[in-house]
Amino acid sequence: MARRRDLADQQRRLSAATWSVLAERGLPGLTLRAVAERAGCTTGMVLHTFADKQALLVHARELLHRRTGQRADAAQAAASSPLEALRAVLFQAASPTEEEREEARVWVGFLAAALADPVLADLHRDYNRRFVTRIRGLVSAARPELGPAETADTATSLVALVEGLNTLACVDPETYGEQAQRSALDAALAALDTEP
Amino acid sequence: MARRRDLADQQRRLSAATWSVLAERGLPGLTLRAVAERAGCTTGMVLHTFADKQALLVHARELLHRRTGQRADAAQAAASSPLEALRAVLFQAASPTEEEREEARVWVGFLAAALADPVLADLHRDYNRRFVTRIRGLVSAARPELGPAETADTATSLVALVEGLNTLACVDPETYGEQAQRSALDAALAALDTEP
DNA sequence: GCGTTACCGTAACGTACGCTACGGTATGGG
DNA sequence: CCCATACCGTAGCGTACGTTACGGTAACGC
Repeated sequence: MARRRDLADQQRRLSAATWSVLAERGLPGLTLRAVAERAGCTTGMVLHTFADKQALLVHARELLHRRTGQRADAAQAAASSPLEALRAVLFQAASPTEEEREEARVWVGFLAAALADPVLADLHRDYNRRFVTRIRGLVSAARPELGPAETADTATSLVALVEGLNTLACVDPETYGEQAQRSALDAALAALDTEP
Repeated sequence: MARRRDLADQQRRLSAATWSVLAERGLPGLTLRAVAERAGCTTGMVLHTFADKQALLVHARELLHRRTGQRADAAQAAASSPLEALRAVLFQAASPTEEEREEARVWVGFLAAALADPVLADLHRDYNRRFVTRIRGLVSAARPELGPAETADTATSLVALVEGLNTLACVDPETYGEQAQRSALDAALAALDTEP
């Protein structure tokens, strides 16, 4: 035998470097060389940790999902009522501030990549459906009197609104800033009260 | 003197070829060689018509804007009332069917490219604001009793919802199909009636 | 009809990419 | 203490990209 490496730690460091590059240079700027430079190693080490570039992409996509999931968990846990939990999770997902907008840009990058890469498309679809499921649960908790169909429709609508805000804020944060996002979300949630 | 070319026609043909490639292979597959092959010429001719690749991209972006604008015009003109015009323009922009989804994928590609290219970012922002302005006018026509601030907020919210539906339908048309889009849009427009 | 000139196809250059083969090196077990 | 082996840096291969230089070619003015 010889020296054993901490493979999980390397994967973590490399996917963090991947994400850093992705946020800074966008998906076209994401090269093995750029990742290696950011991680302080060589492309040889990168390709010894991940089989190929796609494996690196998949791992980075999972990392993004974990980050957004953790942020959503935190927002949900800090809320004082089901409705506030729904509002907090949705608002945070719309990327109102610059910090979250970096994540949003990475998300957009992976979205565009998914259009040409079936593996990334499957992941993206899967993660998005989990988010819809989460929102459906929160809608159900906030408005238990709604029927299942109405709950599901409300959840997909709210997710669409939030992802739209997310997307538009990436390229026009002036028009879709924090205030615009909040008022859009408040209006949608107010309709939840009055509609039925 | 020597032979004169029809530069405008060449630009039209080339940007159509560009768009065709863009829809089929995505933005990473958009190369000068692919465009030339699709247009039935060589890369030399492409770069004699457009100064460089970015000029080609800008022209293709303008073409996409014209197409979506024309489709919106048609939907608006065919409607029988202001509210129906608003509904029709929004619904068509959400890319409910496969034909429109091709345009939506190109749109997503340009969105992602805008994150790394300031020129494309300016164009994207500008075109998007024109769409918001159009929707604001339609909201105002459908609900003239609303104040300017409420009209503006409603328009940005509706645009965000539609772009979210658009984006999500690209990667998960099963969840965000025609029915889901219609019910999401109808709910948002119904809130327009009951809210004030 | 002929020369001039605009036009565009050909070919190649420089660069950067993903990926791989190979050799040095450090670290574990005996 | 030393050898075997897992690890990874080095260097380079093949490819594809954007871009450019150059020469052939076809059309217009005279």
